[in-house]
Amino acid sequence: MNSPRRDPLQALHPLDLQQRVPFNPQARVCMDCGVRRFALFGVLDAEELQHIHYHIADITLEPGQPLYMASDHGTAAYTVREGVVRLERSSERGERRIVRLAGRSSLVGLEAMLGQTYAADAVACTTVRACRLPRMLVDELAREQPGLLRDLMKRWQGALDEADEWLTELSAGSARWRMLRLLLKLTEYDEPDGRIWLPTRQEMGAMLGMTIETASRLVSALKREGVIDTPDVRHARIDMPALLEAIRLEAAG
Amino acid sequence: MNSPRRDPLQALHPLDLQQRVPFNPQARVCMDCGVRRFALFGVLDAEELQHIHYHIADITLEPGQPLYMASDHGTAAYTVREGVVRLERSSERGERRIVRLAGRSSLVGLEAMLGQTYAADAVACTTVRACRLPRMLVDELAREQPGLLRDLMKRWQGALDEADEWLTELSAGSARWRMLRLLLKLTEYDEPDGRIWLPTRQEMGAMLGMTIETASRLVSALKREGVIDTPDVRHARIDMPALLEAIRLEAAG
DNA sequence: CGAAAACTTGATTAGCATCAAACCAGGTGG
DNA sequence: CCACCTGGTTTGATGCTAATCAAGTTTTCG
Repeated sequence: MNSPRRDPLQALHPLDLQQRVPFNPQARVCMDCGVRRFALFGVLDAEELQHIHYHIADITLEPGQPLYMASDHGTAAYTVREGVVRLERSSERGERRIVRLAGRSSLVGLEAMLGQTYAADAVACTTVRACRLPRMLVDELAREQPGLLRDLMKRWQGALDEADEWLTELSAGSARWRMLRLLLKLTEYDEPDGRIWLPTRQEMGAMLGMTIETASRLVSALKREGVIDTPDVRHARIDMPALLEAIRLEAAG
Repeated sequence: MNSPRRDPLQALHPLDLQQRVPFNPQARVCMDCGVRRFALFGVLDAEELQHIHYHIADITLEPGQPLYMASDHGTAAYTVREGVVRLERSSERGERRIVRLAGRSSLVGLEAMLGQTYAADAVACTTVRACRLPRMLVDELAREQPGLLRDLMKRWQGALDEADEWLTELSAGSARWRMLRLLLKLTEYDEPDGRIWLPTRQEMGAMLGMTIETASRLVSALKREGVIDTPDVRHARIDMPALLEAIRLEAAG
């Protein structure tokens, strides 16, 4: 069900050699995409990708720029190819709360596939590269390849699991516990060199339901304890055994 | 797309009169179900209901009895027909946290449709009546009637919205704010006579991330203030204007 | 370089947890 | 029928955690 073997060193693109289908520039771009295997179109093979008749915009965002806003009438979902996106809502108290993060190969804005408005604001935390998948495109591909629907449902369930985890591990317990769990979660979005993105104190506060002062104190303490090290202000290196031990202690204490 | 007109006073059942299809006892039960219109099979018409070849068990649970456990290998989803079910997980600290409630016409255990284990324990809070929908049945009906898949996806999105709301309104802010928001949420599960189910202090604590003592103090205070009245220990009557006013004040203060 | 933004640190306070004890309703069995 | 027990609830006294208020310090950027 997955893509045919590929050889990046080959001079001619395998699509042209192995398949007698008209050349489709969008399909080639998707075939070459580093996250395709883990992204929504991972279930589609080269032939099926040829059927893409819509433009898939490649979007780049700088930190703080929105991918979409909750009020928008959604017409597309987005696959995150690089960087971290935060999904945030404002509570009726007027506070902003980050309810989830999305990293490499995550699909956000699924609700647009149902013709609904977005359920949250999606804002870039780091430099973000994303693909815009118009609803019409997904509908069309889903008709031809029902496996895509199953994948979509799995992603919904994945988002739900994520939300439940935030409720149980990131929204309850002592401030220190929540911070430790956040650092553990951030390792899921680590970069090739092993460093992780370190959110602003504001963002940490919005994720963990604490003030920026408390977040700052906790980060400082963990630096002193050697659990994390911050080569630069927006990145950290984690001493994983120390982090796990700290979590274990916090759960016991 | 929806069900044909029905007249409950008619002596002969409309299925027999209007449709030349073999009689199917399960289909008749479903046609007569009070929540069908709002439940998963609301998108199916009488004819399509005839295609049900699986037994849909009718389940009754007393408070505290589990519908399923998180470790179970899920083979069915459940439509709640009456009562309130809580979805709860235990955190790695060993605490139990209620992450969502499901009432009349909610569908729980959707993840079983993907062949996964359940993501949480589902436990009856009140006397609960539910229908067990085997995965095979849903798969089969979805093949014949793709509209069902869309409905399923809407329910996933609905659960996600619910989870996000719990994160923003029920897991952050002062203890009083969270309690007031919980009471507001509980009005969604109100009974015909306008009373609402009042959870145990334990349950309130597990939903709002507070101790049973704090929950008890808050409930007592709200009774003194006249925001709620408790005709019996497991039910409350809410003075809605007073509740909304209290919420407004708490958001401002 | 200077201003703004983000972060850190300290002192004080408010809110909630904890510990402890009484209270109450509903069953059970003598 | 009442004494008794049990599990849930309420209330009080005390202490700790994290919010708040208030300066500083560092970083960023025009």
